Amino acid sequence: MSLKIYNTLTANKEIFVPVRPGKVGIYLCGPTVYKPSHIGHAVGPIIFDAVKRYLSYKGFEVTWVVNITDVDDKLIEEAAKQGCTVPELAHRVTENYLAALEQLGVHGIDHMPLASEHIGGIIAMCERLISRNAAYVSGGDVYFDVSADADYGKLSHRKPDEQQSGSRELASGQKRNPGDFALWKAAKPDEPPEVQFDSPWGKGRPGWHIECSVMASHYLGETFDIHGGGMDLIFPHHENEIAQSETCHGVPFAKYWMHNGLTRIGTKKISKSDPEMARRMGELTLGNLLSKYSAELLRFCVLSTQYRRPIEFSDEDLDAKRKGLETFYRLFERIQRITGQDPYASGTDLDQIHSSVNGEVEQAFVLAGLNHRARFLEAMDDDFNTGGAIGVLFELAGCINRFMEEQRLDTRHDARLATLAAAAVQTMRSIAAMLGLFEQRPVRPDASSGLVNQLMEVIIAVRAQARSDKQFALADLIRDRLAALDIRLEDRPEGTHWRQGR
RNA sequence: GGCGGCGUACCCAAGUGGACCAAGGGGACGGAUUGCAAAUCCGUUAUUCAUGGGUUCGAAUCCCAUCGCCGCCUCCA
Repeated sequence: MSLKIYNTLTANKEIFVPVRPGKVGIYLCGPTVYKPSHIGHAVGPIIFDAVKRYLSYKGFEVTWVVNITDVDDKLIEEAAKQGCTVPELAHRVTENYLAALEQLGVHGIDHMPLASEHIGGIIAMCERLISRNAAYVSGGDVYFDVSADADYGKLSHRKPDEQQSGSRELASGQKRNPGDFALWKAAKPDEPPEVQFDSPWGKGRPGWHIECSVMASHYLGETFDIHGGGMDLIFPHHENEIAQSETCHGVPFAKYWMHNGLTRIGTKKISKSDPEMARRMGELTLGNLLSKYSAELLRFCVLSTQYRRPIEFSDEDLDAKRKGLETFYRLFERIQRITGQDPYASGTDLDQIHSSVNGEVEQAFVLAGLNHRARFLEAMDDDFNTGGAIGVLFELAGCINRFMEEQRLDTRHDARLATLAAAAVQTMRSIAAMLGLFEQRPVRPDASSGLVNQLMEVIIAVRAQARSDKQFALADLIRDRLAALDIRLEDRPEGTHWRQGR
């Protein structure tokens, strides 16, 4: 099986062949850090984190770069509003963003460069483009001349002269053509000094697109493998990156362009300025969501859908997904009860146990487990179909539960069969790890104190007495009253367990 | 106006020409289990994939048209 990736450039699924054998370079457009990040800013990193994990699993050596744009009109505006410097604002927002990514299990980013740290490279690129007659200086600004790039528009499949010029016309006083875009912007007198950089054209700062071109080639080379971002970046941002990079270096820029679907509210994308949308966006802030839902649930939600499709993060949806996730947590708890071993610690998996298993039922079980893994990998090979892959995970869970049910492992002690079930769980965890799921025991939002534990022991003991005395009305009353406190009791053969939440 | 995408059950969602079945999750309803529950397992819940044509031995999947929704062309992950 070979990996296929949908490439926006060709509008087709293509077999993935890296530029350099064995190595993969990935560049993902990160946020402009001027206000708290929303869930949409985490979607790309979560998806590409899974992409990197999968490529690593397939044996590639992956380098993944996510940029932070920390010099920009919006930052200047927002910093002025807050009465702080641009770097202070950028730093604060970036720190929050990084903390959220950390929580979300996005650990694979190798480099996170700041635009402000690559001013030298940006200026050099501008100069080179000017020397190639692809850019021109105009009143302290530097513009890229779109007419210098014969295949401009190849990513978004559009022709510049057929587009509505719109408000772009207004800001084009210095431009030769409305489609031209700024590589360098001259400083305005009222702008703070920390965003005024020296350049051959006077004080100023980079335009929007060039920092990505510079940083991508700096870390990954002039030609690299995968460039990603939200669908809304296809035009003009990525189109312009291609134009300036390929004109500057004379070689292809990124080989594969992957664009993720956008987060929506209802049927609308989240980034409109009407008040209702703004209010809902506030709810979808990363900080806010992480305070309401577990990071693993958010990650699970993102990956439950194929990355090119739009996603909505409604409470109803998150709730339904959370119930699904519980299936896995319960399976792990059950394995722990049966084997006494921590399923989150590494242990023997089906591969290791495979050859030593005998017995028809046992062998069938091992084979079924390995078959699920094969189907999981097949889904991932098909343009990182994480939604399909998660479906396979659910089926595997059902398969393992069925085995334990049929073998009555909850009540019957059979170390050999229990080990088998535990091995299947290990195999499940090893593939789920490609999605960054089930790496550690879920943290219950309201962890119980020692006193609560002790009180629960007392209550359960009292109820157990009532049950053995057949005072079921009393036993049920206790259970109902606890349920009202969001505490669930589960009477199992070996005793009563309790849990908070569902 | 130009370019692009989407429409699969009550909800979310995979599948994008075939060789057994349109995955899976949530919900609902039955059954096993349980003192009753919870959890788990089993079964039911789309002869059908927005609609109408067409291509094909064969289509949810390709083509055309229609309807509906959305994105980009201006800052946006």
